[in-house]
Amino acid sequence: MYTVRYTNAMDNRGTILEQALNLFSERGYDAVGVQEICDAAGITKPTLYHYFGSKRGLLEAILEQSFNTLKIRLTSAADYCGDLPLTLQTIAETYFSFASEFPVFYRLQLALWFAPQESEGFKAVIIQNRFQHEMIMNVFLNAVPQHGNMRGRHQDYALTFLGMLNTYIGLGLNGLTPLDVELARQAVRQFQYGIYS
Amino acid sequence: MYTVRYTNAMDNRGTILEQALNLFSERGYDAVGVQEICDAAGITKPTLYHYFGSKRGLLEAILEQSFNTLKIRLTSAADYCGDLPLTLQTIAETYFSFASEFPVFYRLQLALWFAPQESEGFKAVIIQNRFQHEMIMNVFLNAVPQHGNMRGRHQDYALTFLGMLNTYIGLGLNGLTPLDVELARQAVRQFQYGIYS
DNA sequence: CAATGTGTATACCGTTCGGTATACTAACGC
DNA sequence: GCGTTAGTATACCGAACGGTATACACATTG
Repeated sequence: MYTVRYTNAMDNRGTILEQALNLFSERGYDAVGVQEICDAAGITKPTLYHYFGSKRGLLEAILEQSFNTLKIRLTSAADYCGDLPLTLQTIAETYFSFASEFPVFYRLQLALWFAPQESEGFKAVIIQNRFQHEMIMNVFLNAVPQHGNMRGRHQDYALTFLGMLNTYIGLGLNGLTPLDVELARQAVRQFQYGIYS
Repeated sequence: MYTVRYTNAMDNRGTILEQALNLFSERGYDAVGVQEICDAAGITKPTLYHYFGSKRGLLEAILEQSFNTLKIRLTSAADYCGDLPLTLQTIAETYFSFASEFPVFYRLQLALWFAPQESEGFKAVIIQNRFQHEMIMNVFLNAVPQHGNMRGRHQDYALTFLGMLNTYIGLGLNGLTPLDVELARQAVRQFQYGIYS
């Protein structure tokens, strides 16, 4: 009796996170009610509010958890080693494998990223998303000495590079293309011609 | 009295469309209530339901109206003349100028396009969006005789081309870059290197 | 001048919204 | 054992949700 009870209790927080992520990703943050999440997780509202305080807090917990994984992987991938093509390739592969591994989360993240700027979802995701821009922007900034013609445009490059990766990931998540190393190579090659020409 | 009354009546439908577009674009379809739209338009709910039948019907009317403009412009822009670079350039310019002219609508359209596949918004926009893919896909299909190495990949090209345009438009709508002819030229150039290499 | 049909408002429907006050259960530290 | 604390459920809050039944105002048509 003791162990069963305890195990269930420990799982509740995780179960809520998991079910909420599924529902938000499938139908959207605003369209999913708190009660529905509770039903899916097999708990009641006070339990949810005990752990997350609010619906917004629950969304932020979901984002924080999954983005941490991405953050860790990106930090080592975006470590500029003096070879820009290699670094971009590594970053692209990191994104593709992450999106393949957590497709439900990545779908949610993409939806929130393009959501209206005044929406709850956008405001929650932009905080977690800033580090991606800064990280990629630094890659281009550090590459300026080798590629002088990029000076002053590192921000544009970071944004379009990330935008292109997300375009491919969007296609991949809809089953239109496999998010493999070969696709990463192709994407990076396409991007670089735009830069260097 | 007669004319005033009549003019107001004629305007109500348009006012509802206009205010709903603004609200949906700013805060998202699900986050905006029908009552709020009515308040903004200065009418009451029965009036709205008289014209559009449902909240979903209102959204579809908004999309239909604005997409028609895009459809007309794209039809002439995507008329393949045997010169692929030129056609792509024309399409890019058409998209950029349309997005510049109707930024509020384009923001909504982008948000709905990336919304969860089971959401009301996505289902409403995908109907209107299909023609864009087909139109651009046909451009690549018609260009196959001149560019044999593209055979069998026209669908991928259409999707990534449109994805790239939307990436740039997203940046433009946030004021990070002007959506002018020069940017269109740069985007098309970057895209083609990926194709031809 | 009646009949009609369009457009609009008042008032309301049942349901669900996000969120909470209260109390009970059970494991933990003393 | 005994208080404390975390976790959970019952039951409920006021507000807002999408949508509608009814009635009325009015220009149009016979």
